[in-house]
Amino acid sequence: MFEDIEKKWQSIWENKPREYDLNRELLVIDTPPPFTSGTLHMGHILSYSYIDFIARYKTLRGYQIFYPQGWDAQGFPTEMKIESKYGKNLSREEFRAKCVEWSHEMISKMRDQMRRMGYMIDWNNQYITMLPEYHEKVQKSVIDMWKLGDIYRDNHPVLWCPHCKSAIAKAELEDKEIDSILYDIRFDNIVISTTRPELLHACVAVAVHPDDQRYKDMIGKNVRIPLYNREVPVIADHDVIKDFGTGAVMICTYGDYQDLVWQKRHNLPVIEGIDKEGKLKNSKYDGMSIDEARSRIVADLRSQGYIVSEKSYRKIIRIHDRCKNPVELLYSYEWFASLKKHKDKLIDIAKQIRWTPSFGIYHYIDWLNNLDWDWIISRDRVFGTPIPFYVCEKCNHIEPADKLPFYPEKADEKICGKCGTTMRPETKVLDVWIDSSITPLIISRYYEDREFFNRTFPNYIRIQGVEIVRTWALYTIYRVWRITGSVPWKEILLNGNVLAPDGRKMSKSLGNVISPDELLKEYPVDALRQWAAMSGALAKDRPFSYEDIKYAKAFLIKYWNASKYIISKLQPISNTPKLRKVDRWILHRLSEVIDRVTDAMESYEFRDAITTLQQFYWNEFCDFYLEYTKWRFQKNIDTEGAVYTLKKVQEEFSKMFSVFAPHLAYEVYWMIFGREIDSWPQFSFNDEIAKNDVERFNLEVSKVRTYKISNRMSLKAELDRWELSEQFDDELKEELKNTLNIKELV
RNA sequence: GGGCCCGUAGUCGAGGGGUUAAGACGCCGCUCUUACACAGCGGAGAUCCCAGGUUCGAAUCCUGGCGGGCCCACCA
Repeated sequence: MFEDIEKKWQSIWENKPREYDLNRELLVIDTPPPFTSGTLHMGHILSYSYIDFIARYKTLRGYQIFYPQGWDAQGFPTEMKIESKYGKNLSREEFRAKCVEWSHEMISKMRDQMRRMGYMIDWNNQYITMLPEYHEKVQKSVIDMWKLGDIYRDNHPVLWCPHCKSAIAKAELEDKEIDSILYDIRFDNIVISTTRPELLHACVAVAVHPDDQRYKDMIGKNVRIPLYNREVPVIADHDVIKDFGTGAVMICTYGDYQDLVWQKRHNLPVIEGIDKEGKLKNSKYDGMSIDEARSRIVADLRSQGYIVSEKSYRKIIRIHDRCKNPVELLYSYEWFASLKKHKDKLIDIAKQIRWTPSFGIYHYIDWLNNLDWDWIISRDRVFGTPIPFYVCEKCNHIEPADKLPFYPEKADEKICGKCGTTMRPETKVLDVWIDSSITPLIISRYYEDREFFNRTFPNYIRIQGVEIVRTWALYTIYRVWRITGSVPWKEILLNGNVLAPDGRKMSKSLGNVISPDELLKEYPVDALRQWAAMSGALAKDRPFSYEDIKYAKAFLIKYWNASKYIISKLQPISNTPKLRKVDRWILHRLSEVIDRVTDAMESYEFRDAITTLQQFYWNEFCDFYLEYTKWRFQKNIDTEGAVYTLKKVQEEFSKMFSVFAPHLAYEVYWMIFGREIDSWPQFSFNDEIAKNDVERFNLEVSKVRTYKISNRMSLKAELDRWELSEQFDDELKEELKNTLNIKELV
């Protein structure tokens, strides 16, 4: 039953023509373009459902919504897939073509999943980051920023896997605990501790803690590196752990991430100690592998008496998640975007945006305040947007590409305007966050249609996960602000993550992954959507709850059955039906519920909205009101008021419920009213007296029910006499007698 | 170590300075009552993490613990 209804309405929604009236306000939703993995996970369902709730709510409120969908296609995981499928021997162009082909397949799978969720996405307005038209806009945006002085090239360490001979991202790191040896090595009159003696030749300083009495007098002096007889300064830094080893550390470029921090902080020189093959360079041991060099240098130090002590030591190192080999930090030329110098301004800009929940902005501010250096925007990959510049190898001059989209393998020749040398087209590609950090400009057509842009920018809202505030939100605010001088959107809404029912992260290795496709075998789409609404506060993680989705499904069945009852009682009525007190009570409550749900929707409190709706409908409307109408139809007394009220509640409730459960709500509404839902409730009804009296009365009804149950009577069994615990008017007394089959009230 | 979030019945969770602290799941009874047994009705079950403080009054606000989560950093 559910499946037929779902398919019917999805096809109706999809085939609806989308036309936009640019003379009216157009609310633009900047939705996350998912990475094209081929499958949506529960986090996607949560986020996209939130987006759809907003889109449907605003549409019913009479707004025009512009709700496109994008796809974040480029990236390392796709490259790995293609590499494992076709090997490493494809040309750049062939390789990229395979990636594109594969991504298109994944997109079509994911699009089907989204359609199945009933999302009212405008499928005529999609963007895909891997397409040439998208590349062109990204490249334009980067050149725009270069013209503003925000793009530059500089030497910078990158994470490098010597085994795979590739730069890798932080996200590809894994930790591994290994047995290592902590060596204490004498440098003149100071003894340093290190696990990486092979990097001795790349030592640029020795650091101690500023409060460490042992070394107080050494700070500012020079010490001599054993074997190399080169002098380096002793410096003070708070990050040095006094209690670790000897409390003195050699800073090498680069043994680990901390070295990098120190090198930057103290402006130390850089000595490249290891090459891209994982072999030593600039040393007495050049050409040796790291492990070989380590044992040789230790032997040499030992024989010359420089090693003071050796202790075995468990150490955590970074390894590449694919090949499990240790990762090194290597120095290389990279491209940067100037983020740091705009820090204060970026904080000001972010404060102009309404953040929901409000604490979300702290993730942003905190990250900006802790930035160590600018945003590295270059990657040594193939499946990415090429960096649209030429580089002069001779004088380091940079010039932007003239023809876009720019691809280095097809690039025209260019002569350096400074020194006349032939320039090299850059072969690195851009960080994928560069692609996705201009989505507001893409969907508002900044580079193609300024009129459309002016009408749709800033966008109404961005919805995204809280865990990528420091990347996606920050980079978007930064880039869009630099290019347009404005905030990208008026609001940003943050959702949390979906954990496994056991409260842990969902992961394949833990075997606790719940997939939307599996759930949809057992639960209707509208139940899954309700789950999303029920699943808790914004920007907080919450375990997936089978209780919630079970309840959601039961609620749909309840709604369906109540609708059947209502439909069976429909009959033509006059314009002025006589309303009994119970009618006025439920209409008053309906009016209150509309107010509360409206408020909840305005503040994106979806949980409050859906639970208010569910509790009102089930616990008040079905459990009490519906029962009060039955005797009236049987005895044909005041049926018009009952029909009017049943229809009214069903009408307004269905409108609100359709935001969360559109398929069933539209079907029910259609069955009763013969048309589609097209507005948010306007209904208002006030009768405090009826409300107070009937709520009191409902308690009396419960008492009678309790009495019957505890006396093992059926609820419809006749009761000769019932002693009222309070006074009620004649109309309510009649209600009680008839609803619970009581002969006499005293 | 830094930032943020959170600690409410067996479980999940609303709420949030003032009558009996929602609701769901689970549990225990009773009922196939013509919308619904994927139901109805009823019941049991909470020192609202701990300790101070503010207050006439705190589960709710403040401070400090303890515990959990997320993100970030991390011992050379």
